[in-house]
Amino acid sequence: MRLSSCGFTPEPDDGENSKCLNSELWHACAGPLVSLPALGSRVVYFPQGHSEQVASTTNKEVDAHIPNYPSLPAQLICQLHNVTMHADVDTDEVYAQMTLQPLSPQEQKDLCLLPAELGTQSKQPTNYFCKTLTASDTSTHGGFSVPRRAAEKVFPPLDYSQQPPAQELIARDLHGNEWKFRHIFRGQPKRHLLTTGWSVFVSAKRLVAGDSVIFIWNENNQLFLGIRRANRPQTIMPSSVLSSDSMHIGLLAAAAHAATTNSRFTIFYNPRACPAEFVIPMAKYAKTVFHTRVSVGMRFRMLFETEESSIRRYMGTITGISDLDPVRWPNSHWHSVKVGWDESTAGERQPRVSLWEIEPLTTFPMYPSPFPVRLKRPWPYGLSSFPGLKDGEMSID
Amino acid sequence: MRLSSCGFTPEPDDGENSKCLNSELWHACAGPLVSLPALGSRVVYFPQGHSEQVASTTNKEVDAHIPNYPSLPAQLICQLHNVTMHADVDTDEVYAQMTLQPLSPQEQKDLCLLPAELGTQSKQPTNYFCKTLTASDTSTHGGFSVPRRAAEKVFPPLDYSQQPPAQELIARDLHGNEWKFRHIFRGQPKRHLLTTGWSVFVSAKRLVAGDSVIFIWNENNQLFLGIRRANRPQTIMPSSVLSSDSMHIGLLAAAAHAATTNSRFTIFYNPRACPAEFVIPMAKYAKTVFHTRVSVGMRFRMLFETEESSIRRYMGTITGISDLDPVRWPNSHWHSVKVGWDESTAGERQPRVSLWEIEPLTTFPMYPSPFPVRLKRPWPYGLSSFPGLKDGEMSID
DNA sequence: GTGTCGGCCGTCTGCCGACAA
DNA sequence: TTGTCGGCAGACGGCCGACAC
Repeated sequence: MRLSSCGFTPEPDDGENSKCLNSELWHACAGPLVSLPALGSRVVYFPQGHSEQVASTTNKEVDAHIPNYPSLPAQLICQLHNVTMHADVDTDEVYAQMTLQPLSPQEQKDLCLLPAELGTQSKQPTNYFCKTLTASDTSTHGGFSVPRRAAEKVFPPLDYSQQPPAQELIARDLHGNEWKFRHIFRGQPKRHLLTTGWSVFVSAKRLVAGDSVIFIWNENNQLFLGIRRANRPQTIMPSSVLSSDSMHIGLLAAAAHAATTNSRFTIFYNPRACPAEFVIPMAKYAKTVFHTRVSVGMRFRMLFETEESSIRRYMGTITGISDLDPVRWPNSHWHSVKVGWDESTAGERQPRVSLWEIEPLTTFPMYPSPFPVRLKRPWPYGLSSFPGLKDGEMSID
Repeated sequence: MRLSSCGFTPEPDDGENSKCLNSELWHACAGPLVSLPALGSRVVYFPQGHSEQVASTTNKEVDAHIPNYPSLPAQLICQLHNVTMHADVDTDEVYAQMTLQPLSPQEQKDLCLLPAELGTQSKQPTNYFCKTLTASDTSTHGGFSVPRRAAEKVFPPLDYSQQPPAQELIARDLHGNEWKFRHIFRGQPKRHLLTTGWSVFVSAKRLVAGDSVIFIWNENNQLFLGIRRANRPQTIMPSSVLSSDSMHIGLLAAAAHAATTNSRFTIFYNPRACPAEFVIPMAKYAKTVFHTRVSVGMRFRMLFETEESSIRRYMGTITGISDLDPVRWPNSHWHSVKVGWDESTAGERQPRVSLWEIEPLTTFPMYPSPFPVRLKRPWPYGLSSFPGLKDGEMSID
């Protein structure tokens, strides 16, 4: 299994994997809700969330007999030294690598002097389409039926004076590989089809009905294509290398060691496999945790990705605020909000969310201030308590 | 990626992976030099060797900034509570899972009262053959040419009164899947061929010229087949899940935690990817480390696997005895012997070996005794020194 | 003894418009 | 507008002995 990678800051230690992959395409494959924190910015890292990612990819719960790491707080303020986008060469699965460095106590105090950093940088491309493959699309019997609006928006215009109108398309995938397709406009009624070259792509990527393909037409008139596989049943890899217990211990011990020595550590973030982002821009975290008051009974809405790769909002009500794991991770804001969902299909949505994931419908700014995102006092070392909130307000249940 | 597994002791926590895979086939795929320690026996676990396995599978050296684990000795005496054989469902790569429990100080003292345990149990099967696939074997143009002696030894006899003689073979792979082949004896000159069914197998397992197939005919008249892929270039998986640094830290921290609490931990051993076995039967370790005197200049021989999956011996001379990593792993017997090899192709063989891997051509038993494998004195706690050897003898270089 | 090839079918791939949802 | 199908032509899969090393 080799990797394609791209650094916002290509570093010499990237080794042979220094090909730069397309950021727009990566984000299109990652989904509309995924954004990476800005390079050099301050972020909050949640070991709990990281642990959940490993649990979901190894398909194994965290065992109780994993040692405690008292030196590792539930949230770790870090500087983001490096962010690189990657794709698994075998599966084309997208993921990001981040190098984090926990802030020293002095740096944490200096935080209040810094301007607010709002993370999101590269977003979903404009000229793109995403189609879920049908049985006919993936059958060896024929080609790929291109939705009309999609073809007209993202493919170069055809010469309709030809009979039939046709052209050759060349698209690059995440690894920079070129794929050639015959694009033809034919049939009765007329429709756009990809014929020659399509089946090679389908078999090479091992696509099946239900998977999706993404085509992007960027400003430089380049065509890109990516894939998103259906259902994440279990990609899994307990993998014959390391037990899932050791993996859990590994991520915790690595973060704990980095926290005590203020040294860098490296993590992987897999947006398609991960239940929730666990590296949050500092500004986003501070804004919701310190400047938004929530209480039981409050209504909120939250964004979700649809099967068609667009966004929709679900409504819910806050039913409690408490630690998810009071023993191992006391005073953590990770998934500290218990919620109920409005719709009957709500059983599929998680019963706990984090403050920065939701959008309360009524908010009471705690500090009436013209700089709502800026912190008003030095950051407390160790984050064992939170300014402006009494303990009682944090443990409602 | 799902897994097939087999426990010598099927445990309830095996979950859904309780299919039992064939031990003979596993060993045939693992190679003639691989043996697993006996269930329930005492073994010596080497974190260094485990670390090297992770390094070779992630294709990344151990970084210097990994924390030290003072509570983790270079060798850890454990009881082997569970050994299960597995195969990766995607690649058919074989590996073993072991559950180890470090011995308490008291148990280590009691070691001298126990009878010697010599590990090796299941060995290479007798009726089997292994053939490296040719271009013709893997081409879509034809079938599989079976070497004559191999066909006569491991396939059921054909009815040579038929014209041509032919039969249907059914063989099971490591996962228990059945594969059917038409076995026919035809051509001029006559030869054994597998025709119908062969190409399905080749494409399903993604075999290419240079890979090997193994057929086994066991005592119960069952046919099994396995595969061994060519060159291990880099299977690799830094893998979008956990950084290789975290993996290294994970295995060390897991072992350190188990050592301090005398609790169980789980490791994976991948014989095809691993440079050297890192879980050694206690008796084998004690025999070579405490009852064999080696010195610089001594001649020895060592077993290697050939490309045809048989064994050959290479000769060499001991050129030094010293710690491989005196800072991180002082007083370790792991790869403590520096050697030179006789043959000119010796550049490919490792410059360091462990005592239990080699066979000195002249040995001086340290304690003339009718029980050469049994320890003569209580085991020193922590293994920071070794009975009968002065420090000077351990640091020759 | 066995790796590769030319010859020869037969099946399946893959392009087409028809048709219906 | 687009998913699936029947029809059809050509490519490739796959079984055979010939031949050479």
